[in-house]
Amino acid sequence: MSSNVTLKQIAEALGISAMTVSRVINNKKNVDEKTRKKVLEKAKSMGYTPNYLAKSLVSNKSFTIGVVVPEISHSFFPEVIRGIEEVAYQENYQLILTHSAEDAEREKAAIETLRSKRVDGIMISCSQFTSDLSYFEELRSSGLPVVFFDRCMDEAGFSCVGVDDKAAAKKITQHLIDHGYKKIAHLKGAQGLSIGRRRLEGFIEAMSENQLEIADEWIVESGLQEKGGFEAMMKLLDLPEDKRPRAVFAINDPAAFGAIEAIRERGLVIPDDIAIVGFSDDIRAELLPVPLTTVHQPAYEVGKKAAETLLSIINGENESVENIEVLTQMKIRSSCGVH
Amino acid sequence: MSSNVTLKQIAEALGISAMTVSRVINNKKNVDEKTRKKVLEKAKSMGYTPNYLAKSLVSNKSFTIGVVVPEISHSFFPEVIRGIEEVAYQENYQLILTHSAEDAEREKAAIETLRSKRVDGIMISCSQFTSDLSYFEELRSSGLPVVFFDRCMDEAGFSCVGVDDKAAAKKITQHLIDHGYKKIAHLKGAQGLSIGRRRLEGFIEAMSENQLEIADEWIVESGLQEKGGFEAMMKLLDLPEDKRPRAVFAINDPAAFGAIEAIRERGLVIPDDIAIVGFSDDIRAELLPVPLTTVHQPAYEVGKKAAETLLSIINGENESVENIEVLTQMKIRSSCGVH
DNA sequence: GACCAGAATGTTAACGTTAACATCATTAAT
DNA sequence: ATTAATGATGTTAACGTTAACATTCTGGTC
Repeated sequence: MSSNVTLKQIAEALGISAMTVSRVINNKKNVDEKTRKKVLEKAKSMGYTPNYLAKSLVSNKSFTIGVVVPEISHSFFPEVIRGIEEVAYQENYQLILTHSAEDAEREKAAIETLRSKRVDGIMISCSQFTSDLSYFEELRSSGLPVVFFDRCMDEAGFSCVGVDDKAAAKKITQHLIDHGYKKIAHLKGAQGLSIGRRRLEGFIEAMSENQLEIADEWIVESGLQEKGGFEAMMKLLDLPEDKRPRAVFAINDPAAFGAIEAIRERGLVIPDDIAIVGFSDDIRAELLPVPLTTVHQPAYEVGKKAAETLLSIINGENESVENIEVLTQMKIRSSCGVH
Repeated sequence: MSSNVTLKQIAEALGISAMTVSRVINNKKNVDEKTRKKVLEKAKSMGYTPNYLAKSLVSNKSFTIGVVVPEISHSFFPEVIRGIEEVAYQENYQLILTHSAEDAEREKAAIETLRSKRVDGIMISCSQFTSDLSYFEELRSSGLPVVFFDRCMDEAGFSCVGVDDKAAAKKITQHLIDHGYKKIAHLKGAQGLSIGRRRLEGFIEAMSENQLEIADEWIVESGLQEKGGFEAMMKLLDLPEDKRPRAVFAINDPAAFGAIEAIRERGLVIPDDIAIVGFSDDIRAELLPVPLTTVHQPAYEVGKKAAETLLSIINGENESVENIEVLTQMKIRSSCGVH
């Protein structure tokens, strides 16, 4: 119940001024050794804890950064957060973690709250349904440092830290092509999102460079979760025999998992009947009965890089709006066919 | 670059007092409709965002709660955090997430920082090496609401939200016994931690109730990670043939994964040569070549319950120190032998 | 038109801290 | 002893907000 001890209380207890106590607590010089000792003892015995709220109010600096993620459950975001936390910790920043649950409104509200709490900067990974650009323009005009990570709004004018989505998508599509597949489908993500757009672009580029046809019905929106993957795959499986793709590139692993479930339900075999590849290298990918060929995203690195980028903006060392890509790595397993 | 607009600036721009603006922003009554409208418009056009730091300083209430976790990577903690976040969100609290990385000193530092940032309460899951009780006693005397979750310090005098560790450990050990195993080993966790102690207790209780011998060398400390599990299992496998256990109960799934690796390296077969069970139902458990029998921990529920408990203390609705157990569920798969 | 209730608005001080400046004490140099 | 320089400490105001109290305005009543 000792409530909260203040500098002034310590000062009074010792018959000195609050300023002197402040100097001791902050290790400033020009304080007599005896006084310093006395103050430190008293502070300890009274259980003093400095009030950063007051400090922040004066200094206009909170040493807090806000993080907005669309989901927490899957392995990717926790790893990113670990990366962010590591960098923040090194620089004495704390993280306010908020979760939009893939809801654009909740995301907006989260950002507003973070601003009110006077975070020194915000890191955002957008929900699947984020589309209101004007809001981000307003945010930008506030001058608050912001970086996007993984799921970016390209036109918002903030730096974005992600992976080489397009290149990787192209490469893994090419891998399927190299296996001899010609009829290849893509389970795509929302096109408002950088990852949705870029992975589709990579897919298309690989296909056209190989003069392969992309039937309209082979590009199906699945979203980023299992359920969507399942439903999208079902649509593909419902196509007439000769229109059905022989291989599928899913926007990410969860969507691939859903698709795999659909394929299994139809009694088809991977990769013999249909080959499939994913993206993200979910922790489960290699443990599947037919291990999933996918693209490994160095999530921890993305988190670190994004945090470093934000901190450099906060510290005024960096003004430019950049697009930073951490390099991925293909994980060739068995779901794509023999190799 | 609009920096941060204040109430006073809005007031000046309109030629009225800051107080009136404050009243409008906070939806207090006794404000003329015209004034209200004028103020809201101006606030919008100037890009006003309330400063919660200042608010918190006055009200001594930050609507922020601190969370300290020992790790972020594995599936358990992200789920717990999701549960915490959900409850916090409903009640308009934000989360400051800190990560001790299984380091007792870093944990202490994190708690101090959270106190400085004047969080309204703290939720802690201890590192494996936390042992300094006196620190927690000091913390308790500060009067700040605290609850432990999952990994608790029983003697610290704070409420603890976890699972029915002892009962579940006993049950899963009994399951091995029911399979006819008599020589059963336990890979244990740090005994400073509630989960380490309770799971060991459950194991011992099941064994003694069945009049089974527990050889000293069958209880090996593995810690909570794969590496420790691997090394501990190696020790067991190095025992002379007749002393070697036929079944193993690992403190948690990661430790079990490490142990499985050790067993595999020795060319032994699960469950034929050695049966193994874990605890926590890691996302990978059911995907292993021999799916792991384990105890499912409702992590999301633990997070929710812990957050609810903390908030009830913060709101002064609850004074008592409780030990809350969320019920687990056994997941019988194949690693424990036929069933 | 005097008076009053209630609504609308304003003023002051406080939350805990520290930058900037002011004062007082001590020591060293002349 | 006088002065200057430096070290130790104190005072004031400010950060943005709001509770508590103070003042002014409005319309209605007699």
